[in-house]
Amino acid sequence: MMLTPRQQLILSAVIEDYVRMAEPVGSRALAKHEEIQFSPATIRNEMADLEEMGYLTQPHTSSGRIPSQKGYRFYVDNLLRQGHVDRGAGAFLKDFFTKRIDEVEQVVREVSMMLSSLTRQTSIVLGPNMYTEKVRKIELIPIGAGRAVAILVTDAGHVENAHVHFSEDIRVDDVEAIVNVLNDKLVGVPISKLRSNLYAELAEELSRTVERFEDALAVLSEVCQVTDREETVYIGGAANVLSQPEFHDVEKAQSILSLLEQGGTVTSWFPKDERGLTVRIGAENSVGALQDCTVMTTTYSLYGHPVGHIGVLGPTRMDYNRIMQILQYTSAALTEFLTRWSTGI
Amino acid sequence: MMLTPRQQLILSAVIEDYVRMAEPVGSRALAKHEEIQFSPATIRNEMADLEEMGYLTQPHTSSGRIPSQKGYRFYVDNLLRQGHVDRGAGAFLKDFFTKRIDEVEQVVREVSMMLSSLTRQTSIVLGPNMYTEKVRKIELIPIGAGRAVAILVTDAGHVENAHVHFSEDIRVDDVEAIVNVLNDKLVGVPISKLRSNLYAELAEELSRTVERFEDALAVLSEVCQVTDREETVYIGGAANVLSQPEFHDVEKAQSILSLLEQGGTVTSWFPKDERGLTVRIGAENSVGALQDCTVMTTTYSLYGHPVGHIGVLGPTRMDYNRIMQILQYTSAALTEFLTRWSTGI
DNA sequence: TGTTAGCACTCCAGCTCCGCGAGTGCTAAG
DNA sequence: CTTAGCACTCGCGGAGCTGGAGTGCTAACA
Repeated sequence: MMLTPRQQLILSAVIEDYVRMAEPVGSRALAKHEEIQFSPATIRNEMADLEEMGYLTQPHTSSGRIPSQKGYRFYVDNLLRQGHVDRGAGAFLKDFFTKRIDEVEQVVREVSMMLSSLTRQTSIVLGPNMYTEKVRKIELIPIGAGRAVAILVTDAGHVENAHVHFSEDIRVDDVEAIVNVLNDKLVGVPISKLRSNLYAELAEELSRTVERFEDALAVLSEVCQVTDREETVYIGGAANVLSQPEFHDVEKAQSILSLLEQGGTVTSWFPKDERGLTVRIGAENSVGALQDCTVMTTTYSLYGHPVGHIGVLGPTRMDYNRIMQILQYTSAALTEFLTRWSTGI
Repeated sequence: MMLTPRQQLILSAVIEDYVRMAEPVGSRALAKHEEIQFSPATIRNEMADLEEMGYLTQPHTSSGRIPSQKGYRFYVDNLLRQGHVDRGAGAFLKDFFTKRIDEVEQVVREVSMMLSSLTRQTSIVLGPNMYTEKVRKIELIPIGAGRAVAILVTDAGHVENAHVHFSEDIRVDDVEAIVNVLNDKLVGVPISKLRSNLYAELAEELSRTVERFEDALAVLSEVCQVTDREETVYIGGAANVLSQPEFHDVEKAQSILSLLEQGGTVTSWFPKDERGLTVRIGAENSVGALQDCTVMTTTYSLYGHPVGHIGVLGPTRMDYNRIMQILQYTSAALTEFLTRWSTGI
């Protein structure tokens, strides 16, 4: 069941040609490759075998072969020659990451645009979550008429805010008391712990210290809900799907674009709890509309913990090698940027 | 040069049929309309006249007529019968706006999705700017290593933040002094005024009060830059362009989608300093890719000042009447929501 | 003078037909 | 095991044909 070296050679040649040309590859075209020293007839025989084993398919008798999903999978698992990003992309990436930007959100957004223009595919970037960051300060700023803004700042400098409603006649003392309790108890606590065990303890503390218990509770609950904020999703180059010949069929393109629009669902395309590079080919994506697509993803980290994802969506016929290199480079560079950023230069 | 009532009747019939069917309208089809009591031959004569005057065109001899840009313009200016939103949309909208949401950003985002699903076109919503709001409080929260987060809260409860770099050895006193000066001078000032005349005055004040002048200036400049933040752009239903028959041509669709992706440029499609409803048909849009599109926009307000825009992008063949009603209703409802929101319930 | 029926004409859309070329599988020889 | 040769297959694109929808024009009618 294992492929002979020659079969592997032919399989990767087919895939690489097909990725470039987007058209079925014939034996004659393959014979022109430098590394392939056999006659078309020999290649035909091998291709017939590869087809029988399920690595190639024929759109119709007497046309060239195209890789099947199984073929791509084998290629990604066994034949991909690791390497470095190609020259053009390398320069582009270096250039990109030496630009000095210091808002995280902006960097992430620009990474998404950069990835899409570099790969000419659609990029998906999940902004860094702040689960591992710690509460630095909580503020409560009244804005009149029984309303206030609760603000939470993390040690990395992220700011989240939420609106809180009070009873109309709450006293300034009470507001201060609430803030004090919250800061006493919560500063230094990782965001990921905010919700869980602390809630009960805090509620109890607040009930002792603060007169307006319900109001205090409102604040507490808003603050804790910050944890539940969804990761922000940035999608770059969605229009690129239309430039892929496989999506010239408007129906398909539309179903993919619609999917991309519902930012929420996109999150689920990324494997949870997996940090390395992941390649989902065709039906390996559980979502129906992605049957002809490959989603390649990886993570980026802060202090050794993965905090976000970057990924590229394209047709199964994508340049696996190149995109893989680009993703890995970007992941590393983004990790480095975040580290620099959160330690202050 | 003025159109006779009968010509107007026929023009609007052509437009309404064409909007519905997306196919050239012939004299026979028109003759079946209830309001039109003439024979196809008469209609043909009138249509020939309308074509000569430039309100209709023929894709080719011996096919039905389609409205020209001039035709649409006349229709929008003179023939549109004002009315109310249709039943389905009305119910939908009422339902939508009775949902209780209290984050402005969320409302705006949802309005964008709602508009696109209701009109089956692409919606564009510019989030409310805060120029008319006033500074409520400025905070400066150190997060270690010569860095701090500057936070600005407006009286309406908007929160903006920016990162600031300090000299490593700045003293806590200095930070406090800076914040005090800023709050003294800026609380109550409208955001729109932040930049202009105050900057010089403040710099002078800071130079007197604060030891670390450069640091203070850094904060001041960051805070003032909040003014320049671009309005957030929400785009809903971009995939809908693909369902319009006129954009089955992949090239066109792609150029429009690419445009939509660069959020920034979209801002310029909205007329500055105009508050009512605006309709830009075809070439009236300065952007090349929108030659076959109509962009219909209006504003929403807070305290009588327009603070944001909502709009719908579709093919010139769009249901002007319906979309206009929907936009006007939404604008009013959004204005009302904002008022309620910013006065607290 | 305005309206309408009738008719010849135009042109597109969709169909079939056909030939070309790219590519295959098989066979037999090296 | 490899390769040259050959007959065969099949999609693609162009040519030619047809039906139908729609027009403009003319002549008759109110």
